[in-house]
Amino acid sequence: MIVLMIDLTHRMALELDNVLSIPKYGRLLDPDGYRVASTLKRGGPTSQDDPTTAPSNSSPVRPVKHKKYSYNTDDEAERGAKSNLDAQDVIGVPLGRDRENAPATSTLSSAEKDEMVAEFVDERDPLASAITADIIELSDMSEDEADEADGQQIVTENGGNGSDGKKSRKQPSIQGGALTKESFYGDDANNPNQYIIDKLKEMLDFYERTKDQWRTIGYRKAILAIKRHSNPILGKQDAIQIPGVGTRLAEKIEEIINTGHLRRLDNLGETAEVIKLFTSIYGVGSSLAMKWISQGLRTLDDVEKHLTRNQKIGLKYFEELNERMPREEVTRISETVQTAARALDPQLQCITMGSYRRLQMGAALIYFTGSDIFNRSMRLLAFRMGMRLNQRGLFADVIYGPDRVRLTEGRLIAQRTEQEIFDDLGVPWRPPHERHC
DNA sequence: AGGCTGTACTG
DNA sequence: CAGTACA
DNA sequence: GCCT
Repeated sequence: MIVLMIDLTHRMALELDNVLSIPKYGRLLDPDGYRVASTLKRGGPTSQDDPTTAPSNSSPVRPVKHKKYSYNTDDEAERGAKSNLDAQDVIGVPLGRDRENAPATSTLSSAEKDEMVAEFVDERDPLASAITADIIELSDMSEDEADEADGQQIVTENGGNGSDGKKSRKQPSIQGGALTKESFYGDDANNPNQYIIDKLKEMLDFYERTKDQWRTIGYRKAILAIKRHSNPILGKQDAIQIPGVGTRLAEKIEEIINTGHLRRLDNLGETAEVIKLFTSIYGVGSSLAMKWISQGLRTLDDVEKHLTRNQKIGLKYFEELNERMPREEVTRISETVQTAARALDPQLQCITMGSYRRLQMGAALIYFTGSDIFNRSMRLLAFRMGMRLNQRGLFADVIYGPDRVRLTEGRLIAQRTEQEIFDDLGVPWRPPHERHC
């Protein structure tokens, strides 16, 4: 069975604007598809499209806003690690397995493909049309299984969250506690330490913005631990008892208890805002952001001339790339892609996130379902067990050298289903909605 | 003192 | 090779 | 940031 997996994200706008589908992503969009690229570069939004190519009943194309170069003052509660996940309603994963051996997928010439691709990309907002695809072969899955998987019920996003209150205190079985059931729940409103959590969250937010990954981890773990802690924290001594809370945080917690405030937060202000601003340009990370700040740059206008090509694109679509893609829009586009893809090869199984998620391809499924924290926990666990987990599978008997250098690929032991991967890691399977952190 | 995920692309 | 991104 |  051949599967076309469609990856459709805002992020991909960069790759398209960049003329080609990057090697990692598939070959449906041939690198020679320059028409696509030139359309993007020249035209921006294609609202003035030739009406004959535009789908008759398509929803209005979102206008590409003009860059405003202003601070984006997010609601604190709205931002954070989860936003990306939710925003990308339809995604596919480029699986590299057997890429070289994958059979030809179409009898069409690449020129014909180009034309089709250009056509369906052309008729849409370039951002929304950001599409990549990859073709893989699922040699170990029969068509029956695929059909069955496809018909499987979908796990609803909001199902199962209502019973937080009477969660069973199952004993944590995973080291570090990152994967315990308790990690995923918090009483929020009813937590006696909520005001402490709020302050620490502000700190976390700062470190996330400044991309201080280690402090981010530290704070995140501590906050999770405090959330799970159901008794009021009365002082430093209480705090430091909690695993994940060390002396530094305990002192901060005491300050919060005593004064209701954390002075440290007052000093953080502007730098964090600027770093957040800079790093919200796709392609700009903490390193560059801090460098710019040390050079006295403060606004997007300041940095404009320092950008690489990709970063310029990131800036050009600054607003769009930091915006959620409406689900409706995703649906619309993925339908268009599938139509085009089926025209290339009627045999092709086209999978976007919705049905893709229901496929029994455990490793990729885990990867794309996330959360990122959950993935990291799982991978770390695998590492500690002498294994390796990635989006392609779970590998055993991996030999690591000094400095964690991996010396061998290992032996593929689980790939097809989430269940077998969880089993091999000794982690109880949990539904996607319990994999946030 | 040094780890805290694994992989791939960019420049 | 460091930086960035993705889950 | 915390943990080993």
